[in-house]
Amino acid sequence: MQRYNPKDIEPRWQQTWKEDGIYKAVDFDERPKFVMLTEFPYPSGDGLHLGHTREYTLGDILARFKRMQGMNVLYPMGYDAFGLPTENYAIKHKIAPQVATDRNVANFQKQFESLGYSIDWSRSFRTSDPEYYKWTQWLFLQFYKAGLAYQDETAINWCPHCKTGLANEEVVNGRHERCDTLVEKKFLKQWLLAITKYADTLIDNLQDIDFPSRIADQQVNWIGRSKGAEIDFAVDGTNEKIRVFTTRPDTLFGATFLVLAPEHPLVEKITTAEQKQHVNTYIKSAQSKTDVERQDTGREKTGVATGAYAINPANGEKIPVWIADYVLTGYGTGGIMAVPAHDERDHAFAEKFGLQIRPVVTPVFFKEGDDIDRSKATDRLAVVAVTHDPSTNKYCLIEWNKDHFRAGLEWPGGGIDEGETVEDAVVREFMEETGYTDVSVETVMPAATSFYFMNSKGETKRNVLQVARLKLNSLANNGTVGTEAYEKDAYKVVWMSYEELEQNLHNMAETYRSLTNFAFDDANYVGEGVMINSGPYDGMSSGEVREKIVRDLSERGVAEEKINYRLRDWIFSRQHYWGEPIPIIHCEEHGAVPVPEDQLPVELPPVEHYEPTDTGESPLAVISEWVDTTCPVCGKPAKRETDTMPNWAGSSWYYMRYFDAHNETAFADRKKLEYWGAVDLYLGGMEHTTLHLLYSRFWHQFFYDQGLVPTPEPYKARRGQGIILAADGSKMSKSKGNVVNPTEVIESGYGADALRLAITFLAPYDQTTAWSPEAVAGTHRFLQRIWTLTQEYLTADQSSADEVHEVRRAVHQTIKKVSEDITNMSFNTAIAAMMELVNTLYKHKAQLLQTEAGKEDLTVLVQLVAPYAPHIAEELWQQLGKAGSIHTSEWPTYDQKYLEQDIATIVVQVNGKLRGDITMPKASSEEEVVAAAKADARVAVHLTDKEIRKTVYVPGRLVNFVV
RNA sequence: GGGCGAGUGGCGGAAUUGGUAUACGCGGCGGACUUAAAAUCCGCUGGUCUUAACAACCUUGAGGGUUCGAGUCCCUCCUCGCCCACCA
Repeated sequence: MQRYNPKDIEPRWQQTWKEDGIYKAVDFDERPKFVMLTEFPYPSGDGLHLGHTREYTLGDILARFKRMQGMNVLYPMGYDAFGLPTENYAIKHKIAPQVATDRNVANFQKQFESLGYSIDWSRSFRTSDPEYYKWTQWLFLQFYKAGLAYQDETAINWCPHCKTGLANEEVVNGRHERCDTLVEKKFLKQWLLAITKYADTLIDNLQDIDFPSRIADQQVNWIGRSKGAEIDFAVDGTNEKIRVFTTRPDTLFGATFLVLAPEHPLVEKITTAEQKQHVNTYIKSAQSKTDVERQDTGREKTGVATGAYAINPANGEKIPVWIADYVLTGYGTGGIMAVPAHDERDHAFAEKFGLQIRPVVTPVFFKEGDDIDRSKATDRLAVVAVTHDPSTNKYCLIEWNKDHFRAGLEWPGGGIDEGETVEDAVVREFMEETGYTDVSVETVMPAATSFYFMNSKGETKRNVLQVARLKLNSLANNGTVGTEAYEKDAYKVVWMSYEELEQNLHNMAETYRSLTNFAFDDANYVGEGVMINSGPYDGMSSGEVREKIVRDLSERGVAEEKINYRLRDWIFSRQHYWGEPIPIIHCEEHGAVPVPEDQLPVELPPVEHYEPTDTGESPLAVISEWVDTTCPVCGKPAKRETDTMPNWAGSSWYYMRYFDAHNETAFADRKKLEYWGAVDLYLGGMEHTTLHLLYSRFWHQFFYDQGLVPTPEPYKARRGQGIILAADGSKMSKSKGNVVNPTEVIESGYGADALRLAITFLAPYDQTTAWSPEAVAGTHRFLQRIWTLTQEYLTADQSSADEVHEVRRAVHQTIKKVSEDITNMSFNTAIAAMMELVNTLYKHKAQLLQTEAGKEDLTVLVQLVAPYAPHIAEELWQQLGKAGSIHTSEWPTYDQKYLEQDIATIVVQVNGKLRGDITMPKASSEEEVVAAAKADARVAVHLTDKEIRKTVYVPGRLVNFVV
């Protein structure tokens, strides 16, 4: 018998598939189309790694599955070939990046083929092909013509190691994400793309596309849309105005000072003579700091007063103007109104510099689900005592008896009597309820509306609680525990440490829980609530005031509504060789002039040296024969733009090129764009969520507005695969030497099919998981079992025409399970189901080998395996005498009649505990089942001498006796 | 600090969405085949628990709750991972 040998099978079929072109996608075909897109690789010198293998295998499984389901599948692949690593490699080894790329792509290509992917290679390209980047340049010019690509001299992120400017998205924790070098600030004239113009669409469109909430949330957070207002503060004694942005205009009465960024243009004008020197020193030190230093959240606040004062437009108050580096120049107006009572950063700043803190919002704890009509409520003023005993570090609470209607833990407290102060009331109530007489009030916290209730007279009341923190001075106690009748012997006084209190929070009514959290929260209150200290707005809700105060101020012309974004425009210039030249010519007379379309592409000239410069000038700048050109408008001498585009440019539209990869007159034919439409499923890495995925959506949305593409979004659905870690759970990296090379796994004898299965079986596709070398041995064994079984079948004599019933049923169950699982992308459980089927086949092997029907069972099994292990499936398909390729065969369907069983196993429980199971015909009535359940010996033991109180019957599933 | 997610055997992970917890695989143990090993095939494998069987009890990060019944729902808490982080 021939043994399973992937080394023999796999290359043979790869060759045949290539020759037969069975994976070619057909333009305008009548079958429904399906575009299965995976992120194309960067062709590095390291070749494909396991992460790639996971991504492309998952894509291939889906592509093959859809194809067998009768769809016109496009599963394309290309190379994202421009970028720094290739340039660095070229510099180091003194070879042209074009040559290095050729070499790397050839290596990738070999690896791709060895994995047996059903890719339509006729549509492949590299982003560094002039025929491709001609259209990247053309698309850039569309941005330029629409005013969305512009130049600006601005402080940019500069990587001193890579010697290039970076986008915000490429800076992680103040370091360049690729080389981990600390990023510096540098002022350079830059090209930018106005992605902020699409901030709203980028958020709003997320509703119409199928992105996992994790990815959608991340994009929304990254864009960071916040609604607020800009408010003008007049500078006292001048005509200047300071405009600030705030999301909390409702707290305006609590704004006790202003803070400007050190770079704010008004700083110089308003600083008083006395403060000038301090201010200048501070500005200098702020500028010398790196972003990391400046943005360290744990750092203590620094700043200096300008000596100037501004007028709070709400109350006319004169408040000081400070500068501090915690205010950023790039966001909002570069100045803020500080509300130390309701903002953590402002609070820290005010504490440090002794500035006024004025609370204006007090929290409200509603008891949800209350059906009391709140409009009729009158206030009952009350106090709550949070009392601390410093000698034991415990807090005093009262615990109501379990049978009392107020059962549970509460803080002592009660109503404020007429004419009584809060302080007097809280001390009195505490004494009356606990007997302790020697306490003093430490602080009274802002009023808190706690809950609504109906009192004994039937009146609706709103309990307005004020929390006071008390200190116990001594254990002096007069023995009083409660003064009212319903309190007598109904509760006891308990002392708890904070830890014990936390453990017992669940014993508190919800409003008391909220109140407790509030009382112990040292941070200032940043939530919603009711206004105090706010003149005409007192008593209104903060949400209401937020809108009203802006309306009121805008009538006076000193405020307007405003939306701000965390997202900044995309810095699009790179001072490097290996990228798309920005197709612009600079003319002294006509400024920046687009290169005429018929002169595209602007090709990269061959150069001797690729080294970037320290000056921020591209290495292209020294190639005078390339740089010197003529102005397309006037024909006078002019110079080419020497910056190139970032790595993200080519990948921002590549998916469309697959629809029409070789078009010379357009980036893609309109009809083909319409036929293939949006990508049906886009699979890729989570790390691209705020980079590539956001950039390409932005490009596509712009093209849609320009009428260049037929859909508003590029991708109908996105899924992200998880990372594969080394076997010990650490990240795979070259420096650690723990990188697993897929080619080595294949060539070690396991083959591509076993590798594909192993990587898919390991864990759910979107989960980060550690690689396990033993997993391939397991899946190889599984394939071997299928192989051996088929060989045994083919050499046995089939004397019986009957089917083996258990086998047939298992086959159809597995068709159902595998089809559903692939659709739900639950690939690992689909494989488990196929393994179970193989186990079942082995169990019935003796019979199976003798039946004619066994051939069909095996054929179906092989078809189910085909998307995962295409080579062995194709080989066995042929051996079983089937015509054509298995990969263009029709996906099997299940027959319900095989799934329905006329007997069912019913679980019997007594008091919810499993006591036995019975097998009953499906048609049995409830009475029959219950009777049989009672009769079961194991169950009966637990029913003797017991009274059956209740019987729960779930048809076809279980019986539960409650005794 | 904020957002999102997760915690189940020795390990990777299942569990029809409230109904037999631990499917499937790895690893381990035992057996068959073999001169022997590998490979293959068959069986066992959550804990108390140990030669075996039976039985009982316990078990899905911890504690509480709802329910006839909770890995799944609710409350409180712990731990870990990812992303963002002085964005007003």
